[in-house]
Amino acid sequence: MIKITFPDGSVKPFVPGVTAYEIAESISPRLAAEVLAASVNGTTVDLTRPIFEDSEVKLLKWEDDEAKKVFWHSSSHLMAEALEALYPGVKFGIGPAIDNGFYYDVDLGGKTITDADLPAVEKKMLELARGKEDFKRIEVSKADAMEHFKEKGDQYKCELISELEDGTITYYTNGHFTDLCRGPHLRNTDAIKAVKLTAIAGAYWRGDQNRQQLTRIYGITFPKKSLLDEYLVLLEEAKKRDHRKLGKEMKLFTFSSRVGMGLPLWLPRGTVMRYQLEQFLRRKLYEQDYLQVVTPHIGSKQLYVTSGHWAKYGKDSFQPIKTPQEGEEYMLKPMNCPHHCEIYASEPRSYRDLPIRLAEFGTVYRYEQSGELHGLTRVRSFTQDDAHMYVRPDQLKDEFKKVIDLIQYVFQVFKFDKFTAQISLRDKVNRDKYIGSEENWERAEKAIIESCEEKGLPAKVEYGEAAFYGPKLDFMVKDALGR
RNA sequence: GCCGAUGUAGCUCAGGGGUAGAGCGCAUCCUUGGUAAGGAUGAGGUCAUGAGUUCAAUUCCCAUCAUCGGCUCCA
Repeated sequence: MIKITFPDGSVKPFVPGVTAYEIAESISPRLAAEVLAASVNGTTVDLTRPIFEDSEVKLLKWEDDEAKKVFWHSSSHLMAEALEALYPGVKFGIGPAIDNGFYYDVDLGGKTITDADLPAVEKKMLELARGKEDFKRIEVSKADAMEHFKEKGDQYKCELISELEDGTITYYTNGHFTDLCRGPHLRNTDAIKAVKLTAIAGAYWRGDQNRQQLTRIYGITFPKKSLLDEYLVLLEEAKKRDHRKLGKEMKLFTFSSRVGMGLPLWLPRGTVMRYQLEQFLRRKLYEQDYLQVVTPHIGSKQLYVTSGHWAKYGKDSFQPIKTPQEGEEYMLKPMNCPHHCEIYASEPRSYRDLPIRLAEFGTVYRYEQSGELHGLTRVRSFTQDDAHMYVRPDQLKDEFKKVIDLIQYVFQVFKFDKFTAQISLRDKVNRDKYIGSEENWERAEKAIIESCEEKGLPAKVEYGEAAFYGPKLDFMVKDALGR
């Protein structure tokens, strides 16, 4: 017998090879009906995976996030099965679970699918779900897997297989659909009771814009119809708080195609609000010994060549402005940094004067790609509540921690309580895209990591997310629509 | 920039080859002592822009512009 330990600490004996589903059945039929997946020694697994050793087992139900992930991942396989039935010859990229549902990237071979086609897919999914198809896990050799998908003509799966280790490759089959997949999955499609396919979008294969663009179909599913209805109501409620809708209704800001896309026009009421915000922040900055400065909206191109921004972003910026003077070029200011550095450099400074904190509500102009503009959250002209601090190495960490305090203060005032922090460091391998000395990078990265630790700020480390000139601590908040 | 969709009254939207409609809002008047009241009348639209097909285009085709959902990008 093996010992199974449950989350409440209780221990029960089971025969070796018992499955989590059988464990659930032994507790109660109702639990067996509700359980979706299991966590065995901290790893989420299929309910049907046999357990051979003493283990800690948690039976996962809809309420558990891990179970939702399994549920939605299985739903993406169900959608794939439906798509294969409705669109023979369709090829598949990847189809993961996401925070709210799932998607699958598909290649319909020149055919297009539109919103109008989605109800038919939903219907097919429900029909297949009602067919009570078991999800079956099959271990397969790399050669066999490659053979299978080559025959199917699915170059996407072949590419994925080529990068996998032989001996670790598994298929999951539901009904007539077999997919390369690590799992885990639901026991049976039967658990999926409500389906809503929410959107169609283009998505580059492997996130690379130089590669094939696939059709991404988004959806969400639930174990009960009522949960879907609740979710749809929630979506409607969120739409009411969309800042674009509020901005229009409250007459805060507008856009005009005659002015240009992504260039917000602040209306009188919005301007009052904006000035209130600025006043609030200016007071706080004054308290914290920041010195306010004002710099022009344009700067000589040479300034950005010196800063390195021209080499990195020049091609994708508003292009230099010419003057009547031959060879003279100015840029619309894309960032305030070089201007503030020039202010710092305008007189000799002593280490005794540090830290010096320069702050500005600096309006900048960036040529964002047309397709990525979005309300006020992504625009071509925006005002940064910006600051640059000039500090001694021994002051670095303290200063950094003060900035964290300031940001947290502002978040707290505005009730941004669901933010996440991310420590953005250099790419581990490719160091060519960064400027500056190794020692300075090390020192800066260390200061950020330690600051977060000492502040007790939970922050996820992401490599390759640093700016070209330095590491960052990024704070991210979600809008009403969860973006 | 890429994939897909959309663009009709101030707002939300319906319609459809023969130069347009609803609800809300707005204006005027009437009714009504109570916070989203009722009634009558009315104003308001080169149906995004430009070319094309047609006897005729707001409707069909194409292009452009803008917006929306994603992707990519994000100093």
